[in-house]
Amino acid sequence: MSKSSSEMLFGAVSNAGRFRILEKLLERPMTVSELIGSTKSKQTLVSHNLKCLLDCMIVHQAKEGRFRRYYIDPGARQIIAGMAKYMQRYNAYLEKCRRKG
Amino acid sequence: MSKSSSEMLFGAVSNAGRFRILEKLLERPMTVSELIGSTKSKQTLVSHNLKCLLDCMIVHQAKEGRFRRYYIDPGARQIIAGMAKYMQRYNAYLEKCRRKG
DNA sequence: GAAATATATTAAATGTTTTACATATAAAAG
DNA sequence: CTTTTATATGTAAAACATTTAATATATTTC
Repeated sequence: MSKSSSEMLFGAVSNAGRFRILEKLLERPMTVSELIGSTKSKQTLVSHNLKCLLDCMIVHQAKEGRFRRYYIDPGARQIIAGMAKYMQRYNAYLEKCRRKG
Repeated sequence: MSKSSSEMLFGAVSNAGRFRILEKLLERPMTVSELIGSTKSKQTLVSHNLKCLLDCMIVHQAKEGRFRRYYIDPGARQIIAGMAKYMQRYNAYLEKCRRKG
């Protein structure tokens, strides 16, 4: 059976590389090269990850000469920003629990 | 390497069965039996899925005799509710795009 | 138009998740 | 104390995702 929308959306976001891309794109739209630099991953992997985010329409692209600039879907921006914000608290919470054991 | 917090959280939520469990638990705390009934999945699968949600601390459990009642972590509730709400719009959006082709 | 740059695509290798089945445990009822 | 009910756990096969290397395409520059 084909994937449900929650599987598509959260499946896309559940990969650390893609999540880092989204965090960057929350700041501003970026080209692939900029994302390669700022996430320190290989070109091919960034392209694959962007394809996945495009396919589930979390991001879109705009051609600019030989570059392609990616930006977050306006409708998705709020929830992605909410996730990114929650992750900071959650991360701190997990760390605290790990220290306790 | 061990998983980042975004991988834990969104990995947990990216499974359709677990997402359905969370939607149910947003309404009210429920026992495993209630969740089996309301999500129409097998006991063993519901237990495995609850274990996953417990491990990443999205839900907690309370013993009640031979039952166990599960509830959403108070700190996680808001973001989970936001996700569930966004999914409705997103789902409609995906459907529209699919109809267009 | 050849070389350089930016990005995408395909295919294969590797790694992870999901689900099911079998079985275990714990509380309650008989 | 045996049976029933509620839930959990170990394990393994199948399904799926991730990453890489190799190669392709498109745009710009020389």
